[in-house]
Amino acid sequence: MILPIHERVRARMADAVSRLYGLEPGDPVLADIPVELAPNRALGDLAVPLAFSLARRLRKAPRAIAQEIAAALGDVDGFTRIEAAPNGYVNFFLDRPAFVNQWLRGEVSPRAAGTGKAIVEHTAINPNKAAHIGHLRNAALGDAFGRLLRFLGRDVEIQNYIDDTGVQVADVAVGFRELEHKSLEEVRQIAATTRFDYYCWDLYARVTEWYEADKERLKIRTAALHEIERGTSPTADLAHFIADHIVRCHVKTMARMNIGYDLLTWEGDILRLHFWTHAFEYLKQTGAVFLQQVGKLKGCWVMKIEDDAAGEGPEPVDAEARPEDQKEKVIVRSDGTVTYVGKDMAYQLWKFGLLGKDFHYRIFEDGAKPLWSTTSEPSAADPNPPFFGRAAWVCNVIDTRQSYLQKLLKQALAVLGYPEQAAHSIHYSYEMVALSHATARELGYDTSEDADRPFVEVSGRKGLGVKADDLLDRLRDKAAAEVASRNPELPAADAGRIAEAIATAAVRYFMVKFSRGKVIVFDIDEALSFEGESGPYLQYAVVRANNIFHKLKERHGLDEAGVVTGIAGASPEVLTASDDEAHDLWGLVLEAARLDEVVDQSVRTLELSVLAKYAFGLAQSFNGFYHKYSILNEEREDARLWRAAAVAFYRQQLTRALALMGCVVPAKM
RNA sequence: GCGCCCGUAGCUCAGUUGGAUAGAGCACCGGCCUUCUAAGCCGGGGGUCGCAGGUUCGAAUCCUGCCGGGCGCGCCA
Repeated sequence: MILPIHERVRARMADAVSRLYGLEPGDPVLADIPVELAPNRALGDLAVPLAFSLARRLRKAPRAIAQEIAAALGDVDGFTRIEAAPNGYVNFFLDRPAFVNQWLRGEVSPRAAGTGKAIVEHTAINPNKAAHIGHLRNAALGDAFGRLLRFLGRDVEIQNYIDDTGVQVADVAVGFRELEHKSLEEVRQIAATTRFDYYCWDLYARVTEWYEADKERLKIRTAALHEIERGTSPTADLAHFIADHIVRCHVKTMARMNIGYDLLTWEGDILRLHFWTHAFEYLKQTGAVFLQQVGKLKGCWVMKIEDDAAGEGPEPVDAEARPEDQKEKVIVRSDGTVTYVGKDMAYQLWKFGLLGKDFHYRIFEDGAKPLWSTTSEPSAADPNPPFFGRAAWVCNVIDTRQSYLQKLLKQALAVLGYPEQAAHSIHYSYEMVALSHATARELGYDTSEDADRPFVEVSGRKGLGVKADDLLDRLRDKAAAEVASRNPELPAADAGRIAEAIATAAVRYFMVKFSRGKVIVFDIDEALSFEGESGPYLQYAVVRANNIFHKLKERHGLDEAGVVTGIAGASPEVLTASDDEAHDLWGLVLEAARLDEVVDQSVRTLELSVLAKYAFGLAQSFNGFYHKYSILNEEREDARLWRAAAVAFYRQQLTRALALMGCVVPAKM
């Protein structure tokens, strides 16, 4: 097997530079040698700006250094030419035919596998109403990130946390009881005969109004919450049913998006199995949490919050620091109940295998790959669950508003004596999804109170937002109409499946094409568009390539394997000449080869838009090529073979890139 | 007040270990379907990279200060 091309360049550069200038193996200059794509093919393929970082140290012009390096490198296997550019870059020209051959024969080795299991937690929707577009951003990011980690060879476990004992579920239970006077049996009937998640969406909005109309009613909420925590009452049973059924709705919605989980973790199980009690003892022993004796928080168990600058050097001593400046976070309230942060700490400890306790497990939904769920009692039906938890690395996908709490989580681990786990607790944060004014109005909401703001915030409480399934339905219907008009002979069932795949790709690409730190101002018309930089554009670019191979087989009896053997005997002139045709052909190959490097960068920076933009650029490269160079009608056989080889490689790579974003390529469009 | 994020074309955004000429989509204008699917392609106009300093061979990118906007800082979750 051959190392990816970037790795080969790095290794040879490090070797040459060490010999030339007597650098030690651990020298920082050699640590991570930057390898860029040269700006155009005339200058080269890969470019290394290493001479610049050496220039100061060696007190020598970059150009001279680059020339010395180029000379010292000599001939490098896989490259036809290495030269020093006048400005100081060392430019590498790849052996094009050899490169294409190696890739298509699968001789390029995958990246090195990471070590230890990674847990990615995402989705975590309150189980009291339908999923909305904000949740789709979370799930699309989390799912894709998990796929990227697996692509890099890591062992990955996907978890979805279910807050089944919180106020939100309690509110809907109260709604059924107080507003609708429904028994559990009647609620079951509603669930069996309606879109239950939609029904609860509206009911939840009504309950919120009902509370607001008379604040005294909030006492009912508190009482319901306590009943649910204790777990034995008609209201608790009702809440349990609601949460379970809504989660099943969410799982269905996410399945439409090609999103699945390995494990559902229920907050109720964390409570019933006394994870918190266990973690609490631990926190008390280490002194991380202590009982506040004085002041406003007297009677609460609190954790000291480090100031932001802390972590480096001694605590800054501020002579004027007053007691109220020292922040303390309440972990256990004076009435003895634990806060959200406390429960999260116990959960995080469990994820790392540090709690010393485990859940019991049952199968929540059987299938090709069963979906497991935590449970409080050993399950006789599902006696052999896989090993869950005990990860080396934990990634929590939660929006940026929870940054503060996620920081506390990290801090708690450090204070407990687990600095490594603290360092491996990653908060994958992202900005929220809001609605454009036009879309909010289209949905019939009064946006006057947001009139002076650039967008309208999604609010589950007010029932304000776009439901995930509504969006997917609209996209699917629109895609179905388009597919039907282009392929009138296609059976309706096939067209339906294709339309669903297009709808999914449209949403998923939309959710990852923006960088994490950007608020997505969701506009229904923009999201519904299938033109330009969109998921369907990418799918179409692969469908076209696939069609070429279908027809290549029909007309020339040539399949992909035939192309691979064909180029071995074909003249490489069409690829190696220094004309536009060769550069265009080679440009497509080189761009397609970047996928591994791009995935690596996406994971390093937690930035999936890098992958999205790359995939789009690759599709653009192909579309340009497609219009300029015919394959089926090319009369020169050598040219036909090399073009087909380039397209074979491209479609393989773009198909992979799409799969990483959870998008499948339809048979037709 | 403190912390985090954002500010790049008319609009929405890429540009992420500092690198070669700042890019894309939408919108607008002009071309391209008897041709491997026009969900496409080609061309055009459009930029004080918020402002001011600094660091250096080189800054949209790093540092400092300011301006404008968003979010967070609860005995809520």
